[in-house]
Amino acid sequence: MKQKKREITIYDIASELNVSPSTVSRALKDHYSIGKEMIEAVKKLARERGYRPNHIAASLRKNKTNTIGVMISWINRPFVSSMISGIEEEASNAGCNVIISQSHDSYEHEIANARALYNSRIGGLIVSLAMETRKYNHFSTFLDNDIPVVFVDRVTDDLNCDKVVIDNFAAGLMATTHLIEQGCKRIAHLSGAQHRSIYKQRAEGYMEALRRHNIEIDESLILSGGMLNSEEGYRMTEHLMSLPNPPDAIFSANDTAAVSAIQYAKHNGIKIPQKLAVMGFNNDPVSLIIDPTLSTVSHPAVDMGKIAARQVLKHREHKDIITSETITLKTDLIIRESTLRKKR
Amino acid sequence: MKQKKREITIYDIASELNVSPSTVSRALKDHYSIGKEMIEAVKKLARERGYRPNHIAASLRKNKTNTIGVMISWINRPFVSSMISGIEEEASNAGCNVIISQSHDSYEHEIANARALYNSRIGGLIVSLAMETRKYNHFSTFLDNDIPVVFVDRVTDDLNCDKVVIDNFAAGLMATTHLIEQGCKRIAHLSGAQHRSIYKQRAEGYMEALRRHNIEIDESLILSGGMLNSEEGYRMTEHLMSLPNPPDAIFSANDTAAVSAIQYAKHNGIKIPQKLAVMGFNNDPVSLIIDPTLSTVSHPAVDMGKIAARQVLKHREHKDIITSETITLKTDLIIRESTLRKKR
DNA sequence: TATATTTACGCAATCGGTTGCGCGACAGAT
DNA sequence: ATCTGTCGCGCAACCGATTGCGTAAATATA
Repeated sequence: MKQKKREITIYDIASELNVSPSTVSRALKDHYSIGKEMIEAVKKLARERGYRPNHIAASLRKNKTNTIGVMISWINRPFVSSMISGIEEEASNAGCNVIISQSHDSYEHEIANARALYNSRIGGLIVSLAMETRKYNHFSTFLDNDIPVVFVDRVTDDLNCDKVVIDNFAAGLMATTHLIEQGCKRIAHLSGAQHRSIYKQRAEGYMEALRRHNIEIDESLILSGGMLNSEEGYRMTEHLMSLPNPPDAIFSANDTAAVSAIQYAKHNGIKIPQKLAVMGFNNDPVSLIIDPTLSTVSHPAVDMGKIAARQVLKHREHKDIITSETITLKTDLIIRESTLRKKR
Repeated sequence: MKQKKREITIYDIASELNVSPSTVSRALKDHYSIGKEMIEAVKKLARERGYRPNHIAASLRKNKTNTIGVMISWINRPFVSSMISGIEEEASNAGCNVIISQSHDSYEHEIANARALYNSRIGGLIVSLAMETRKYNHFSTFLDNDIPVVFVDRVTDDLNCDKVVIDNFAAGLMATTHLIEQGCKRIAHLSGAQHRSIYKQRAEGYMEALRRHNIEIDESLILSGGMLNSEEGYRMTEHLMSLPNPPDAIFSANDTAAVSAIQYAKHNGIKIPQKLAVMGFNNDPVSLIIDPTLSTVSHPAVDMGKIAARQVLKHREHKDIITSETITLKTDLIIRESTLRKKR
């Protein structure tokens, strides 16, 4: 039952209506210089004949596709996949495609991916930076060619682009303050690469909370620089708890490491939260599954994705806009068993 | 520092070498009718000038892109995002893009997405069916137009396409047999929509295991038909444990529901695995986090994605191949605390 | 009525590769 | 010396939509 019916084009419509292809092209996008009834006639016939616009042809002519590129570290991380889910939903509603590319947190990969995406003539780019990345020249190609770039979550100030973020400083402050209010005196902090601003800011929020409560900042309790994965989380916790004067709380910059901290504690008979309170970040699904349930900071992943997509689409509409805005979303402190020492 | 240098094209190369564009085009892809030294000269100059092939132009001419579409239920599910990770990696190595589209397990969405992807002129399609889907006409458009379609995991036999699967029957048999060997006598089964073959086959494997051990199949212990999400898992477990003669084991067709089963048990003081053994499916990250750790069947998600991508790419190479193969990957039974009643 | 505007549409070039067909040149066969 | 074949490459027509510029007709203005 193969029926390779040739696709119908604006030329077919044009000749059937005895007008020129240009008129059809314009009519289909409600161009101001086309008459009302002509527009109707064209659209009607297009509908009847089952016309499907050929985006490729348009892309070639305009030298720009209606595809949005998304560069992330790993797609199979709860925060990332949720964010992409939001991007996809929003882009899909606007008739745009989404193409994914993983940096695996490697700077080299990120550069290679940027080149590949540029070669694919994407019409916009959403980026959450690789952990390693410190230089950002690989994005200037896009900016120089008026391809909107929007950073999400793992952003940089070195580029003049839109950003969609949360207030990491405030979140770190809030989380740490909560630990202090629960009576913790020696609070450790697990963080990521400090050139990645989200981690630096969370760490600064953490320090600010200590300062406000006149708690001395002990550098030996701040472990940072790695990938903050489960192995590292476990080892860092092991190290901390082997200290002569171990901490009574750990604030981890992500849930993955926080979960490892809890597991280390359980393996070693350390009571949570009495002996060690643990606070995470991201509100990953595991935070609700682990026992004790993990207190954490909720990260509006899906919304961040949606908003980032909207920003890209907005720039595509009005190419004249040069202003680059930073949109900051709200986070929530989610208090669960792993930090709840006092009765409320 | 805006430097919108015009992209260099095969025409630029052609005129610089005083040959025709067709020669350049052919030389760049090692066409047999082009001389050895011409090919070298063209490639050399292309490299020097920084030539980047314009895929859009090629796509327009060939009416087919080098983009692979991926239709899945939800991207933010561990199995799915891992699979996509595999697809992306493999496609990226072959210079192909990957575009994602989520059905949210809805039949309507799946149809709409299929249309959208077709309109995007994708060069190949990888599908993991929505839970709801029972009819498959929306894929015939691709097949009729020689666009390779490969199904992964949630497949159908109604279409003559490549499939990448695991042996769900064997896995169900293996998992249930393990429960029986652990001394379980009344084993319940949580399953999904029975028109989705993966669930049906797991259920059949479950039943076969019972038969082989002369255990009567009790229909009231087989709950199926839903989405198998956490709420359902919790409710189903509640229902089962309220039965006059409750089960002493639950084999869930996914980890999500299995985790809910464990949580219900914990909330209600039901000892795991002594009073209730729980077996999951997928080896999601949570299975290792929950306490007790969840026994499960590992699903080679990343590999399934990679292989599916390779199949699509293979069909793109040799369009003459019509054979449709089914590739079955290995699963492993992962025994953890939630089912380990006997000392080994 | 003549001129200025506006309205509504057509012309034709363009985006960058791809590919069927053809043709000249040169080598080997007869 | 003629014929046949192969090799290496060019011609030109696509693929389908976009868009700057031009223009005829309709309407408004002087």
